[in-house]
Amino acid sequence: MTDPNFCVAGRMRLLTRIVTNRYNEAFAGERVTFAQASLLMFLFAQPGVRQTVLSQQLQIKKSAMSRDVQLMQRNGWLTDNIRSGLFLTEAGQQLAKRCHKIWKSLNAQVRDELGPDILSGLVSLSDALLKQP
Amino acid sequence: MTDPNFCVAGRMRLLTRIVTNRYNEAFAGERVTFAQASLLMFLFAQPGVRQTVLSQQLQIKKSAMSRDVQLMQRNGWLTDNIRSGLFLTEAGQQLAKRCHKIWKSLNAQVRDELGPDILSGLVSLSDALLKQP
DNA sequence: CGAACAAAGTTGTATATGCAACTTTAAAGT
DNA sequence: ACTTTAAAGTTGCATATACAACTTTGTTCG
Repeated sequence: MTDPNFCVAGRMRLLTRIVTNRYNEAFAGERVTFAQASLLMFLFAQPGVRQTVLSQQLQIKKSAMSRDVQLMQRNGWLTDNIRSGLFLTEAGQQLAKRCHKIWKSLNAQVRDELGPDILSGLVSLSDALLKQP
Repeated sequence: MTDPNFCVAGRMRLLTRIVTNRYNEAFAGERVTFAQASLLMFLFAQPGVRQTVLSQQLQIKKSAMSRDVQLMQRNGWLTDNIRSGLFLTEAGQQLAKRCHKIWKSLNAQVRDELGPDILSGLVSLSDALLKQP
């Protein structure tokens, strides 16, 4: 049994800060955060998707998603009609592709560092947490 | 081998949002967020600790910590001299105790729901990520 | 059609965080 | 003691979230 003093939320938040910072560094060259790169890649894969659907996929509240989307639009990565489905501009698509390259490489490296056991532990954790609601 | 498309950062961030929301709900009755409750409990356990030390423990940048601390002071939970060690006021201590009760119960419940296997997976993940720097 | 309701999106306000640049405080060295 | 320098803390600016309340859009029923 692990230490009953181990705080699930605190530890997850701490680890996520570490990982997010590392991914952010990787995308700094493209001047995007990981959150933005992630959205770009999701949109590239699902052109025309609605904010609500993305919100559910990422478990982000619709109000937060609305603002993320507006920021992306200000940055010129989304076409005008954001209320009827999200579409990347040409610039957005090109950036999404470059981000995907960066992601692919970094994510593989991180996966390699963690190793299959820890990775499958993370997958189990996902299942456990996503199952409940 | 798990799906190579599995994004470590994305998944951790998603899970952390879920868990943070759940802990936040639990503390809503005391009108504090989990982050605040967590700091209160850390300070209760280490009176006089410096911001830098807390920053390192929690892997939060000193600028962010500075602001969290200022907020706690505005809320009346910290004594005046925050530049030479952090001390909870009487109100802060009482609140910290109430938060600890809430935390203890919720954390135990969450640990129970996750089960020992997933929990030990989370501990392994911690070790792997905290080792690297 | 037109009103009523539901779903989607936005906005106001607040917290939690990061980076960079700055200021204050403390320590060291002569 | 005085200066120089390093560590600690703060501030300006930006992003990522959340909750609640509001607005817009779209659907359904009378």
